Amino acid sequence: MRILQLHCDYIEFTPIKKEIKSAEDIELKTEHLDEVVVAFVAVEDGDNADVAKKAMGEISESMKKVGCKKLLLYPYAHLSSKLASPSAALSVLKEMESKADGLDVRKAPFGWTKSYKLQVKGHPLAESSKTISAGEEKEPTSEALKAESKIQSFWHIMTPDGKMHDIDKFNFAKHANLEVLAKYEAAKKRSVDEPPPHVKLMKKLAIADYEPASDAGNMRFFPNGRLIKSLIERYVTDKVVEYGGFEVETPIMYDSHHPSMESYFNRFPARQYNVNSEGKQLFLRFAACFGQFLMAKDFQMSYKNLPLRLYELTRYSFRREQSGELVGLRRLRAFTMPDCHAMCKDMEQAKEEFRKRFDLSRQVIKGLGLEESDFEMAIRFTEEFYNENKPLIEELVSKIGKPVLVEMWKERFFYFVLKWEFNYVDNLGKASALSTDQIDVENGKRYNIEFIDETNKPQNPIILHNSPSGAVERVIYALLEKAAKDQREGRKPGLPLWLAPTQVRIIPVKPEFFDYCEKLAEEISQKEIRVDLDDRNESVGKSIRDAETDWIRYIIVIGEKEVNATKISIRDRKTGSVKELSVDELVREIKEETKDKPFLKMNMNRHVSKRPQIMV
RNA sequence: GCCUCGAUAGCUCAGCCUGGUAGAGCGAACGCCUCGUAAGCGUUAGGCCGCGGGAUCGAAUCCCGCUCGAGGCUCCA
Repeated sequence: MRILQLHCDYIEFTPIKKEIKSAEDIELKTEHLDEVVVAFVAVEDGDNADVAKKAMGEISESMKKVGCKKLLLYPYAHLSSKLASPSAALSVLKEMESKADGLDVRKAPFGWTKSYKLQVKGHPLAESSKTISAGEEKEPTSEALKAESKIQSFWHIMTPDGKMHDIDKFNFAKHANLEVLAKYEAAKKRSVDEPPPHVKLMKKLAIADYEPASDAGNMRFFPNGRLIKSLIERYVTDKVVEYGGFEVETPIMYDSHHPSMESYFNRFPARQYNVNSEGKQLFLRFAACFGQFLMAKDFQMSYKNLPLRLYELTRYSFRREQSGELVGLRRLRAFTMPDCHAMCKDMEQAKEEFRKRFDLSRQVIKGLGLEESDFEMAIRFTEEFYNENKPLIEELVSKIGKPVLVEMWKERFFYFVLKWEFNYVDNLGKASALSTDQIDVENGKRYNIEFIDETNKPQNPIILHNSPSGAVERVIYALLEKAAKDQREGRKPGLPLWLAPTQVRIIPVKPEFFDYCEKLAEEISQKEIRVDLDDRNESVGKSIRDAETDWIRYIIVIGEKEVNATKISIRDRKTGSVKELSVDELVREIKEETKDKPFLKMNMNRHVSKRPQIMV
């Protein structure tokens, strides 16, 4: 459908003669309308009642802006070259007439040659044209997203002693990052104006890169990146299982019109990817919540089974963030999210569980190589929850041992009453959430998850939503930003040893030592250490330089001396010096530093000469 | 949609203002060197200078249009 819309001082039109047989029967008289919006409408092939409704929606919206309530629908074939049949066009026009809620609407006769004159107003909104077609509906935007900007929040700082401070009066002198977080959050400023340093590093280290053939925010991971991701995924999963989580797997797409989905959708501020298939409108999951809730609904549960912890590592969750927000690995449209829910029988149990998960998250973040000085905590709650549960909140803040950003809501808007998260503050002063946990008092009921309590009555559980690490990609982002900061401040940048794609590199002085090196590499590799061999015909200096720029922690140079002795020369990147150790001593040192961490085999050819260069 | 910036070798970029045979470094192939803790040496290959048009004897370079990318703004004629 094509519409030319004019805001007029007046219009006057007179039917002259029938243009087509099916023209409407009308009285032949001149009509005059003042202060009117005239919509010249061409109904096109394929237009239907939906299009009519959408068109009226847009017309009435723009009429509101110009403050006019009188509308004339004027059939006007000349706007299009693919017109609908006259009968179809007439019914669509009548449909439009009937959908004009709150407007004084008229329709000029259909199928007649008419003479007309009109006078168009001279303001900027007086003229506009619209093209409306079936199928391309306005994107569904969740109610939560629309309302998020309207929520009234009260911001404070809570110190470890449990005292609340006014954010304007708090002395941030010793808490620069917290200040950044506080300003960042309270101002809701999230645009990025220069690429953050980790973008260069993720390319240089052949971890990840943009994939132009995909959608923005969907990255590709090279062998190094895939290895690092796998290790982090393994580590977080092991920790959650240790804590008592059961790993499950759920679908990545869901029916938008499933009743539980529709209402949850409106409680979560996110934009979706939509997929149409055989008439179903599906969306790609933005979290693992629904999958686990729908699963738990089908469990028969007693209070004795609670807390029940379900865990999934979603590869991927999808959020269609605004394109301007996407940068490197910080904010993506497709990301890997460890997501653990605990169903609890009552608030007492929920609080107890919440404490456990707080400790779990702190342990996981530390294990991943981030110190408590690397992140700032924010805690958010409703006023009511705070008044009833001060000791819990104060306990969490005191465990962190430094001031924490507080957001308090007068009333509950989201599905949770309490939420905390650890935020990494990067080199450009941008804050991003890593670990988080929430107490959800709404979705047990929404998803009809039930357990039978001590008195044999069905109840809905309270649900905790925890990601002990945050998105895996974001963990890599934080590690790289931390490394960039080290570099900027004159320290050697590096990754934790257990995440290094190569942990040990062997460099022969001359090709005649290749055999010895091969044996040595095999021996070290047998001990579950990622070792490779620079068998290129390059100078020793060049090989060492390359190993250094690849952030390889241990470099072994093999020459005459080593072949004939038990100790080998090992360059430790951390200290920059060379030391003499036996192979066993080296192995022990590496094992000590990587203990309690998962191991995966090298994800590249052991021989450096056999590897492709990843030039990005 | 609008604004700004960009697009030249696998990568990073120079050349463009002031038109005249396409440049460097890194990387790659080949060869020499056989090397002791951050870049050894040489040779060679590799380009529709994003796409289309215009003015010019002649365009990577000037003009117009388009496409794609990054960032910003915006729902506006």
